[in-house]
Order: sequence, then C-alpha cells, then structure tokens
Amino acid sequence: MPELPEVETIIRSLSSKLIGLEGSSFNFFFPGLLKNNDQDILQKLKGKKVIHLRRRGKWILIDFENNLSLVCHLKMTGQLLFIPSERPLDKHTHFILSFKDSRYELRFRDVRKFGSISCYPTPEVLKFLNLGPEPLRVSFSHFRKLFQGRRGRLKNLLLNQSFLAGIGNIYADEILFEAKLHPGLPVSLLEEEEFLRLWKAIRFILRMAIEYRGTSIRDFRDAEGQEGDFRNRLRVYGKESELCSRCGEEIERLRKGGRSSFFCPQCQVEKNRGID
DNA sequence: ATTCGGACCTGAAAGC
DNA sequence: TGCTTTCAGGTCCGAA
Repeated sequence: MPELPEVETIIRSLSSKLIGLEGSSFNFFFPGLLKNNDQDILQKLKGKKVIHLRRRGKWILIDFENNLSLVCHLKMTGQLLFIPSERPLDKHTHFILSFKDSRYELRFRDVRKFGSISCYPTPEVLKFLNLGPEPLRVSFSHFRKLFQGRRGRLKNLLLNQSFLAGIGNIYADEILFEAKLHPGLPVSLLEEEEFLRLWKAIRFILRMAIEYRGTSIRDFRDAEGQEGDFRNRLRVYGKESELCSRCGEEIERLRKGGRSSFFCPQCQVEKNRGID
C-alpha cells in the first residue's frame, strides 16, 4: 500500500505524538510480524523514550533514547495507528506498543500480514536496508549519475529501491505520465533532456502527493485513521479506458507478472525506441 | 543480466 | 443468489 508519500504522511502525523513518550509494554498477536529478531530485544525498549521518527524510502524508523530503533515496513496493507487504548481490537491488529502515562497506543494493523517489524541498534539500521538515495533529496547531477551502467526498462528501475528509495507502483505511473515517458522505455535510450524531465516529475509528483497526504484507494490511512486525498489527483493509475487529461487518448493498461502499468499511449511514446 | 511467475496472505470486486 | 476467479500502494527468490 504505502509508498513514500504515504509513509511520510504517517511520520508527520506521528512524530509530535510519539516523541518523548516512554515505552511501557508491547504485545505480539501475530509473532511472524517480528522479523530477524526475537522478542527479547524489545524488552530493552521498556522504560525508554522515543527521541526521533524517521522515514527512509518506505521504511519507518522509530529511534529510542538507548540507541535502539524499531524498523517497520507496511508492505501492501500495513497500518501504523496511534489511537486510544480503549478502541476495540480487530483480528488484523498484530502488534501493540503501549506508553507510560498515555491513553493512546501504537498499533500495527495488517490484513495481508506482509508487513514487518524489527529492532536494531540505531547506528546500524540504515546499513541493513540497502536503499538508493531519497528522491526528494537527490540533486539532478547525482540523479543523472545513478543511471550509469544501468540497463532494463525505465519503470522497473524506478521501482528498484536500491536505485531510488520510496517509489512504488502508483507514483511510478504518475511520474512517468508527468514526464511523458513510456514505462517500457529502455533506460539506455534516455536522452539528456529526458533525465531532467524525469527528475522534475519525481519531485513534482511526490511533493504534491505529500501535500495531499497520500493516496487512499483501499487500505491506506494515516496514524489517526484518516484517508489521503491524492486519489483525486491521479491522472493514469487505475484509469484504464478513461480519456487522457492531456490529449484525450484512451489510457492503456499493461500487465506484467500480476502488476499493472497505466499510461497514455499517445503522450508517453515518442518515436520507436525499443518499445514493443 | 533482465524479466517473469510464484510465494507470502486476506478480502473485495468482478465474472459467470 | 452463490460459487469461482482476479486483483491489490511490496519484496524476495528462483527459473527461463
């Protein structure tokens, strides 16, 4: 579910509430949620305060004062909710972290159980993740260098988290539409001016999506359970057979191994450049 | 070296 | 109506 803008939205709505709170107890209802750890390490979070929340790509990092960090990935349907403890549990709540002197608690909810939580020493956390640069922080010249030695199709590269961290299926399609580039374009054929268009489109789309607090199509909710509004701004994702808002052509859908790409066949193809 | 399909899960929606 | 199939904001792994 959540890509960079959704995770950023969660972080923003959660930071001010969590920072300064002291962990008091935790509870796993689905032990498989905890990856690469046993529950013993979490005991060390009891009595420790949250000092910082961070996003890295699609990962959520919660740093505690004793140099340990909770590392969460929401995958497709995960939700991180900060809600009153008296709110009834449902069968998809897999983890609860409670805090001293707070009537709110942090709940990890995940219908499909793909999500994960683990705990690492703060200084080592980022090494495990093996992520490319942040799309909103990378300079154009750095961005341009990332393509050196890269092959394959443009959309595949945008989805590769070790290339750039945080872009998923929705925003890859929206970015490519904004940049007027075909998802299947071999990256070796990109022209100089197109790299700049792509870099600008990434910034434009992701910033706007953050401003609208993410895209809620099915499951995404922020930490308070609120939906994001970017759904209304989508121009190609999920819009097969609708008319392109730029040229009026019908939006097409390509399927590859269970995943779909939506694009405008008129706006997003120029010349024959290896696109089938 | 890339790309594709399947696996991990559940439930909503579409298809028949 | 009810049963079956398809599909989903992610990522990993192994086979073509």
